Amino acid sequence: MASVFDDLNPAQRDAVSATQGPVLVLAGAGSGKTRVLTHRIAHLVLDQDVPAERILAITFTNKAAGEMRGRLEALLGAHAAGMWVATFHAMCARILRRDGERLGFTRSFTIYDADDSKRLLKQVLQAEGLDQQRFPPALFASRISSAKDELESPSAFEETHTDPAGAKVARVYRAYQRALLEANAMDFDDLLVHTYRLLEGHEDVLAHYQDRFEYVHVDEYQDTNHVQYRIVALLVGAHRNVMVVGDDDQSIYGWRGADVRNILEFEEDFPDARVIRLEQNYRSTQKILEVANYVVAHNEGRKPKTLWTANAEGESITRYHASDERDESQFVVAEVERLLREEHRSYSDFAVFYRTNAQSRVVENVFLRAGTPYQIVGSVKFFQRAEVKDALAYLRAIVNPADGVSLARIVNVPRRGIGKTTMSRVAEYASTHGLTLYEALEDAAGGDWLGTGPTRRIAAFVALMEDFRETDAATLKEQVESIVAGTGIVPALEAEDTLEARGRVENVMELIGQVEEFERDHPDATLEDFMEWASLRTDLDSLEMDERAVTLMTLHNAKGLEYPVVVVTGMEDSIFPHANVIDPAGLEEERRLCYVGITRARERLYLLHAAKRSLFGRPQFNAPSRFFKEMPEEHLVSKGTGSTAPLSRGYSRERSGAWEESFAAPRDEEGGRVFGSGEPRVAGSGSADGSAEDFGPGDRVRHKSFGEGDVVVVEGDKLAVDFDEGGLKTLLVGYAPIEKVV
DNA sequence: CATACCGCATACTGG
DNA sequence: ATGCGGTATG
Repeated sequence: MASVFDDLNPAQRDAVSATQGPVLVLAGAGSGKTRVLTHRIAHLVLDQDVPAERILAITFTNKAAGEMRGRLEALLGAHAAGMWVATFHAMCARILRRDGERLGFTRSFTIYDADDSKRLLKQVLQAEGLDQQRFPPALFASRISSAKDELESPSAFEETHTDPAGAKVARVYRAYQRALLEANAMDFDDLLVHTYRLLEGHEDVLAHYQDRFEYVHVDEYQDTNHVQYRIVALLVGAHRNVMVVGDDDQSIYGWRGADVRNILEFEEDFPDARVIRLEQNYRSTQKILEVANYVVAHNEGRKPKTLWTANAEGESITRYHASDERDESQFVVAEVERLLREEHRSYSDFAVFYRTNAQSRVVENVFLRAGTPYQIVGSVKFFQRAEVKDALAYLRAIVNPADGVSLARIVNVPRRGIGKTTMSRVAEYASTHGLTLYEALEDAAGGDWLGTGPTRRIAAFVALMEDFRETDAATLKEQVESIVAGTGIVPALEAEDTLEARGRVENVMELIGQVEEFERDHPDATLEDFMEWASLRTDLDSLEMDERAVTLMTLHNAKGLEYPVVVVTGMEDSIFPHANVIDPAGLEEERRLCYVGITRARERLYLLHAAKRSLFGRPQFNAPSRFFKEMPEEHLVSKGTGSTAPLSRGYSRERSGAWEESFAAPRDEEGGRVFGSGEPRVAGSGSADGSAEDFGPGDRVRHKSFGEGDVVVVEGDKLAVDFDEGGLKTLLVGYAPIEKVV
């Protein structure tokens, strides 16, 4: 009979069987920690008859939660029902939905994302009479956020920060919290802080959850911050059945308040804790692992450990010296296409990592021109796109009338003649009369303190909102559909009649699709449930293995993932490690980030750096990352411009890279190049001139990787094609490998 | 009240 | 390089 202990190594087995009391699992990269967590939970349910609803598992991302839930369902079937597997934020939102009234919030409270909270903060700064030039909102936002991470209330902050600047922050912090409460809203940090306050201040609520969650698991423990730690401590206070899993070498969120000490000091907090080390890596080749180990060994504040593997030695790591960022990306494209041919890999085997989101643009352009399919994770998140946020803001304002940020956002979207002048008078009226923004609008609609034009338009808007609230739609999808239709967002976009506007219409439609999908997965869900889900969702969560695309993302987003081939770009001093974090602690965190990036690779690893890189439009010349010096040289093979010349000099020859010259590829007018990829390209291969005139709306086209689709719009050399599978894409005529289907 | 344009800060990492 | 916010203009 199959057992949860099958196929586990001794250390993993120890961890799975240690179900009572505090347990710290130090799990190196790729050492099977998810396996340990899921098998331990299965062990609790199957062998120790613990009801699933008594088990809590907290993960770092929704994606990780989904994966764990999937694996648990596979192990437990119907026995998995009722278990809480969630991120900290999702768990807290759920707890606050139930009992947030104790803190003065209704069940319909809104969750503000960074953008929303910054808008509110700006309102607060203005109300406090602080000039935004002299007092940048971002500074206040970050100070307030850190205070919340540390569970420092406005009053506590006031006491500890008596200097003029600190006092100013305290004042804004207090006003900001009051504004949030008045708006019946919480920012991301508040989800944690308010949950802590709720549990800490209400014995019955705490007892309920302590009793319910008899076994608590925390994944990625090295990335928990103080407030998260305190929530866990409260939850496990009674029974102390807690397993935390983490790796101090992968702590990369110190800037967000994550405290490595949580993991380093777990043994002090729980002196009777069992400590189990998982040091066998099942993911990477020996060479990749050794490079990673060498780098991270340069950190001082770490638990000494060495990850080992029984895997093959593997290929050497390729270090590529690019002349500039464009050359860097072109090398990636060429290597992707080469390995596709020579090693029969698929696009989804590849991941390209970078330190900052800003670096993705060049990579994207080069991939687009080469026709190499890619997907970007995390740049502009779907639910943060302006048009999607507009639609969501309607839903929020409908559900939560106190939500002034959402209301202000949509009152004139689409344009309905309620502009800045009118709204500032309404806001003024609201604050002098102690009303919410919506109440002031209602007042204005029936009053005479505004001109007849604005009054009439506001009355129409208020009537529209009331209409929305009285919907009798049978399903969530119908409800959202009718609201979106009522707003007139879509016709306004269609009237713009541009490529971009069409994309936006697509996104609004996609939002309705998301509602439908959500409703299918959660049949009894309310509009509030959907919005909560949407607020807590990130781009990473929807990351599917697209068989036909290379994945592009930041190093931070890469945590927890793995790919057969990994490319780390921008390995230059001041980019990675980043210039803003060169103090010793910051440097150690950058080194851990480097470690995380390297250990994502299963078989092949590329480390790239460019001699010249443009920042803010100005060229910068950065030395190769200092992390190269910390790697075992015998595992690295150098290619590119700098590999034949000393690195410190001689970068004037921008175009003389050996690799570049091996490609006798044609060039376009702007100096970009078109690369051969084995199969002949239909367009852009030099012979086919591929001008935009060859295509028109309605044409049927075939793309090398996207398959067939219909041309929607032609605009200059850009082509919008609606592919049968994969949806709308923008392609560059002359570069994208497309041909007309007759 | 909407649109056009100009100047300026911005771009480190995220639930 | 680009997007946002402020201001001039219609």
